[in-house]
Amino acid sequence: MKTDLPIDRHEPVAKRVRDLIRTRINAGEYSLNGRLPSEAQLCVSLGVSRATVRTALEALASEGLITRRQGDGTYVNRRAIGVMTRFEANWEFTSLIEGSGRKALIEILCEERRPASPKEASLLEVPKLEEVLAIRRVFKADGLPVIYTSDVLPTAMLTEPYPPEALSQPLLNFLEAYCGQHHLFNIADVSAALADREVAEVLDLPRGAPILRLDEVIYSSDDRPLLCAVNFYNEKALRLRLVRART
Amino acid sequence: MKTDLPIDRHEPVAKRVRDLIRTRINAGEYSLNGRLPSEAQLCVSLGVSRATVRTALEALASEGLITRRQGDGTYVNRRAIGVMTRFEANWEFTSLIEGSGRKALIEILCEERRPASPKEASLLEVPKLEEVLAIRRVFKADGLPVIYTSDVLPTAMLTEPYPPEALSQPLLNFLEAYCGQHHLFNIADVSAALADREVAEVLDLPRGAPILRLDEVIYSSDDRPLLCAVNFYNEKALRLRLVRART
DNA sequence: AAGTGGTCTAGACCACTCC
DNA sequence: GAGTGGTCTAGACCACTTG
Repeated sequence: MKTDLPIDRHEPVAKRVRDLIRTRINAGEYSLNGRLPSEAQLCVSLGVSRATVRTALEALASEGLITRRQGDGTYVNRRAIGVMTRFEANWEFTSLIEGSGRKALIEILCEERRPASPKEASLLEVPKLEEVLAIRRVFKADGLPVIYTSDVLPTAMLTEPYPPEALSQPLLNFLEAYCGQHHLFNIADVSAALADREVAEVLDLPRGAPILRLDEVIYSSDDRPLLCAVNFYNEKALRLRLVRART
Repeated sequence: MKTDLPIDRHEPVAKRVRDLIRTRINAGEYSLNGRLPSEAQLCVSLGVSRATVRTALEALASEGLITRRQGDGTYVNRRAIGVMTRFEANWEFTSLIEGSGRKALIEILCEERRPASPKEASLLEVPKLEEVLAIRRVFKADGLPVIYTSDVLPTAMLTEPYPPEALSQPLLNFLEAYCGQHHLFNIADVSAALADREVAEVLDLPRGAPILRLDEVIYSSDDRPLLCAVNFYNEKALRLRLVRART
């Protein structure tokens, strides 16, 4: 009945409760009957209010990791353990890959400065022919190529020079570190495409194979486009599995 | 400064507040500068507590419809109006279609009882060759075929006879009405495929065209599989556009 | 300094499921 | 009836942005 809550790191209590419960679930702590302690019990054992406990449980339920039944109790959703991938929660391909239990590696294929194409200028809301930084990369999982990405951002957004290895990290980190920009939301179009020569070669697929394509634009907190990207998933190597919990 | 809240229909106050604000946003009520009243102002004008207002605003923020900035205010995300489609919130193809401003129609292609295939039996967790009801349908938007669906559920789950027109509605309604089952969550695999003869014909596509494929299993609140389905999207006619809000 | 959203508490009542 | 999760309130303090 002691608190078990990690020491204060200026992190909201509800998040620490959420992470603690998630850790316990993944450790199989409730695997006997899949039932979690009641909210009241968690309040007492963790020393927090019920609202805080509920905030944590709501987050886990919206991830699909637990299900709650009024009048009954809260249960682990065993089908969502491990294989779970929630689109809304996955901004980083590296975490997507490592969530499937493999080692993620980013390889840079090409990095160039050039004028924006008409479509890119329109998506980024910059003047035609504005100079952009274009980066093509491939994400590997345990050495296997799984995602091909092509990212474009205006060079005017760069606030300071960056070292070459800066591009070997997720670009959201790059945006914060070298552009001073915080992302807030993005809009993504999901579609099916056929692998062209370059994509097929990089992802080690037959040319013309069907492939998942994701076109996305990332926006800052003050609603300006930061970056546009086209991504191709090699679904043979990386399943895009989503859990939808009823709202 | 009067309440404006719709009359009580046994619906949670927070949901009514959420819907009211959503209606106001869509009506362009805050389109001058895109700024919503502060939480405190909403509390007073709607006559509810701040926690209730925040529950409503949190839901809208997770839809991507509004953005909130600490120390500043709450703003409409104009990029998410109208075109928005949130995967987690879209269980019904009909609402997906009508959300794009078109008229949805369901057409039944085939309805049969037959033994389950090995894969179906495994997904539905029933004995091999168990009898299932298989339904193939096409969803049309303003008359254009946009989604091809193939649904399979064990006939043992049917609790009462159903009229033929029952299949012309979303199957989640069917599950409630004729199987007495409530769905709780589903797991979906997104992939790219090539249109085979039947799919191409039904969706009016060239054979071999790339097409989005969604394999899903729907589970009940007590964690049993209710239904498995394979769906094909004609993305030329129905864009799958998603908004991701940072959590 | 004032106002905003972010977090947390304590307490209440309700609807529902189980025994 | 006892216990569970679902909802709502009132109040407090904090971090942050803006003037």
